[in-house]
Amino acid sequence: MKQGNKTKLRIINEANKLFYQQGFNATSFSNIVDATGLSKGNITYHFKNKQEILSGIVESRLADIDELLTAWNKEFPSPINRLVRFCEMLLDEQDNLKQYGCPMGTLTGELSKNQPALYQLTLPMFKRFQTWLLEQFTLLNFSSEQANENALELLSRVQGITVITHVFKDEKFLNKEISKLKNEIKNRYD
Amino acid sequence: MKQGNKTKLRIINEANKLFYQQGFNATSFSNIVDATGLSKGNITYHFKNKQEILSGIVESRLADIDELLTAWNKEFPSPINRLVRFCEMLLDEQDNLKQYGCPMGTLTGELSKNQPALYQLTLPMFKRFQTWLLEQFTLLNFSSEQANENALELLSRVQGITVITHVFKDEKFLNKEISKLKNEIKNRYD
DNA sequence: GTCTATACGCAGATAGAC
DNA sequence: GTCTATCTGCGTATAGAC
Repeated sequence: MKQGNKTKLRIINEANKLFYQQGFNATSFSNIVDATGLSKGNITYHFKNKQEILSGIVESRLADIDELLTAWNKEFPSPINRLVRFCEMLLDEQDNLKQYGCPMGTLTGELSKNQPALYQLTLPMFKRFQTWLLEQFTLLNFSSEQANENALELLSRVQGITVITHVFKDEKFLNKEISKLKNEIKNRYD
Repeated sequence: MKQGNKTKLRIINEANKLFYQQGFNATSFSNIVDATGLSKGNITYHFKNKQEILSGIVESRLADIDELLTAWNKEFPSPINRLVRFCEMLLDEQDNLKQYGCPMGTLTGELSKNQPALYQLTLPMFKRFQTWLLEQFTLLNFSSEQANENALELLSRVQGITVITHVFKDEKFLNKEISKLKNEIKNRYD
């Protein structure tokens, strides 16, 4: 039972890495076999198919996101500083972003094309950030409509920077744009 | 010979649609067979493999992009109006963007993950827009460095809006953000 | 809970008839 | 230039031994 959960986690972590680094559709069951060192049968025992694995990954990622946002809320009393911290997240991940793009954006984008069920599965990850951003702008006394617009706009800015960083493999651009974006946040909302 | 070219075009067009709507890796040879109504053997006669088809698609798209940009250059003498027209392109394509994302961004992003050769193949599409934007900002008397920064930033903004439109299936967001972006261009650069 | 074995279909590639 | 036929391997799914 305990051992089973450990195996499950191992599968989720390795599959998560592969889905991120290769894409969901480009990752086969046997890629996961190789990465985990487990047998195909064992993986099937824990997850019937790729969709189930994805479901496990999303669950695990949602927990991570919640933990992260809770930590930020504690660490930064000021909503402005929270928004700034949000932007700085991209700097922490710059090597990965350059190579593989946004872990949420590329996954949801891939599945959104023509795998509606899987797309729906991944959407909550985006919603978590959206909701959290909305909360910060609400704390900054924006109307709910305006807070929502600001939240989506900031998400959009960050996604755009990520796409260009990924496509052009350009972390100089990333650093410059994030620094500009942070200033803009301070000037516009503070 | 003439018939052969017509067939080639048909394959390119159908495969282009499929790669866009399903993704490159999720599209199989037989998907293309079904979409074109041609036999597998015939397609193989014209293109050895998927990579060759992709190569043909990129060539065709580059021609389209060049034609589009040349037309804009003729239609709009003012660089500002050209930049505005560039933004409005997203409105023309809003249904597709909502369903499938950016035809360049999603393709290059998918291939950039771990298919470097194919990624390199698609990069020139992005570069065409980047270069053209750079030219417009140069005409607006920005230094080459500043023009380059502005060009990439605008590309980034547009990509971000596209990603959010795609992920949240939200064309209201698209319309609002494009209208804001157009105003920003006029205020900042004019 | 973990493994090996097997079955079946589809993807990609090639040969050759018309 | 277009087609049918065939081949090989990989992907997915399932059964059953340890």
